[in-house]
Amino acid sequence: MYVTIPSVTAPDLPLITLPDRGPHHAAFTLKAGRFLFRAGDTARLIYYVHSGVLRLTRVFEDGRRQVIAFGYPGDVVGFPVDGLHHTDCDAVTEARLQPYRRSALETGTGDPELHRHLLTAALHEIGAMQDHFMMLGRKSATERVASFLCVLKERVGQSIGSYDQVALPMSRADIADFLGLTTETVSRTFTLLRKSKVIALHQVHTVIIRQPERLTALAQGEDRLTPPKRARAPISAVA
Amino acid sequence: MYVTIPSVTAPDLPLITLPDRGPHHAAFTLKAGRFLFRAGDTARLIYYVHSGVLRLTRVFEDGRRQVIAFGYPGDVVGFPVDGLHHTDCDAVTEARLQPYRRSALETGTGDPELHRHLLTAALHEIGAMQDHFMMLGRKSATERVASFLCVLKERVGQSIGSYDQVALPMSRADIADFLGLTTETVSRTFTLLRKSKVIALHQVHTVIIRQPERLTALAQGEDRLTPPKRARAPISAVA
DNA sequence: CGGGTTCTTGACTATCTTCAACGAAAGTGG
DNA sequence: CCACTTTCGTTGAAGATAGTCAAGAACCCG
Repeated sequence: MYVTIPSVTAPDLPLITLPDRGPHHAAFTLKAGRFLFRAGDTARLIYYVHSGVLRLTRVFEDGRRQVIAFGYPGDVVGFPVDGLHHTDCDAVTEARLQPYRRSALETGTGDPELHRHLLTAALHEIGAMQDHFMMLGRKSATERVASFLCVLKERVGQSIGSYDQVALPMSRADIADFLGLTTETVSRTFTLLRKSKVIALHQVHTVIIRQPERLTALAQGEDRLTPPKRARAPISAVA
Repeated sequence: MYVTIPSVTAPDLPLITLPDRGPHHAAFTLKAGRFLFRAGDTARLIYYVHSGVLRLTRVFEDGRRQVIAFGYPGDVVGFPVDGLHHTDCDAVTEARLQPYRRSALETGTGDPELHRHLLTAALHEIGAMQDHFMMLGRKSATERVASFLCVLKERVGQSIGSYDQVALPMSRADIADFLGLTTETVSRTFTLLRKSKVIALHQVHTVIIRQPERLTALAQGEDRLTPPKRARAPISAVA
């Protein structure tokens, strides 16, 4: 999952449902925190996410980290580059995964329909990543966080009463590394959104969208959050 | 072309050389400034770049622009999303292009080898974009510019005497929009690199790499440019 | 309940952007 | 071919945004 420009994206990518292919490739469960693969691993399989959330990351030697993407239900992760995995991938939450042979993507032999599905997923991936560049290159902190919440609302938002609720299973640090910010900035932005009554935090990891239109506007830079004027300390020495 | 992490990238992606496929799909030339396609166009063809440089861009309503990638010789551009182009694409310099039917990528029918080549290109694209996220999300201005020059040096550097020379056919604004910076910051960074004797500007659009190792170190944040201490004005009014 | 992690908040700082001006380069038309 | 106009690149000064460092609060887990 990437953060894409709302209006431009195909409204609902038809979630691919791929058929099971025998015992060797049965769906399986990955516990939270366990790694699915690491950068440099030989890629034998690619994975369709049935449920749960994965985290794809890259790290520098100096420790700087970038969350490349979150793998949400309907996503395909593990596209190989020259036969190798290119990122680390671990589970944010317990996840149910359907593995497919890399060859199912790379050679049409066997199952043409499956091949086409995986290829379509790869092309969607490219398109979504292109949109995400906009985010990282050109959006402000507020726009990034708002965009992130918008996308999650569309994909995994739950309607409760008259509001939509969004679960954020990942840590603030994950969100920061995904959006190219720091945890502090992400936290502060949540606080701003909260104080502006655009969102509410039901729990730390559960956001309620109180003003969806406002959030969308913020995501696209059509609106701004007024920074809280810091209470003017009465240093009226001069007057 | 994306800016990838030097050491991690496959050293020399074997530049795909694709065979011609009859008169309907003969290579052709695109003049500088002319558009190859625009976002939203139906994608009938995808293109292999023989020579020249293309520019893939996306723009916001409010005018903010992101250069998604530059299309250099050996690159394939125009990967479709749901049959549509997803970016604008125009020529930075006159370019020679080999078009292929979109179906050559999307269905294996016809020419399996071509199909595999295009698929490999798409997967490389995904990998390169993943690296590029690191750039936009986590690198400083100096690191971005240095990384950009490093990549170009590897791909299109010309050895002249004892130094490598790199042509930058695109404008500073293009570079800025590619790296997620402003033209001013790009310009200032070039000046810094020049004053530090890491590079020299032969012409505005021609860079000479004077200290390749230093440039690589800068690209990875292993070294820093000392900001020029501004000449302390003798306002010794107090003293 | 206790201890460690995660999240939030504050104060301060660095970096990059913005706004503005100027110079250089390139395109245009006589 | 030269003068004129326009675009592009560089530089400066000032300001804004996000980062850093540090501390406290909230949360989680055993």
